[in-house]
Amino acid sequence: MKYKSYNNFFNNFSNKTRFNIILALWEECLSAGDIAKKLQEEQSKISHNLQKLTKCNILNVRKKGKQRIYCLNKQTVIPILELAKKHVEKYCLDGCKNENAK
Amino acid sequence: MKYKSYNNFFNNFSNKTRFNIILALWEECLSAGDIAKKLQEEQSKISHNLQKLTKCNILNVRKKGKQRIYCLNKQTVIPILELAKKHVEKYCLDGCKNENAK
DNA sequence: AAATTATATGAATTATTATTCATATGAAAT
DNA sequence: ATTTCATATGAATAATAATTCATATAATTT
Repeated sequence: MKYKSYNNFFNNFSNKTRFNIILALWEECLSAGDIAKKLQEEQSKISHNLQKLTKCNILNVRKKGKQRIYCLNKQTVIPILELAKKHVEKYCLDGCKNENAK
Repeated sequence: MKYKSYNNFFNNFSNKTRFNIILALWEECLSAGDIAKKLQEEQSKISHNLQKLTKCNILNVRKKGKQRIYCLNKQTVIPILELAKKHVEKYCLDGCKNENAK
């Protein structure tokens, strides 16, 4: 089992920015610029993060004039997030926070 | 949707050490020391990582004398890794690597 | 109760990852 | 062919996370 692929894969869900990009694309495909606008984030920040998501095929892209339209790979993403939701709602009501609570 | 719980949850799978701990517990529950031995890692490194996994209920613990026995929450972990496997095998034959390949 | 064993904890250090900023590219419009 | 607009890229910096090392705790044995 090559852990690295898995680590990279999961890494896309364990980051606030990328997680928000995923949510932003839940209902519709959007251009890079529109994602940045929707999330009120800086364009190059979004761009760098879009690269990672796309490298891993969490998103796919197509060109449209000078824009790039990003879509969610729902086939993968929806079931994964459903399982996570089930776990989180059952076990992580406290946020499963890792800042040691004492 | 509180992203933080999700981020913490997925973070346990996006890290080499924690991912290896999960695999080490696939077949059997093990004490902290045995995990460290099996992975040939330093005890406190394992201990810190066990905390995170346990906080998130990816693992659960019970005491046994002076040992602590850690078990995998298979109900959550197996289906998640199955989905990841399906994705990774389909899309990440190259490792979905994020070091920009050029 | 002292010594031993297993594990946890905290703070300091190191390593990894994310963001920013300046600039480059590439497609369209003038 | 120059300008404009959308996006990407790279290198520097900043932020976050992981590891280490020294020490603490807690159960067990002597």
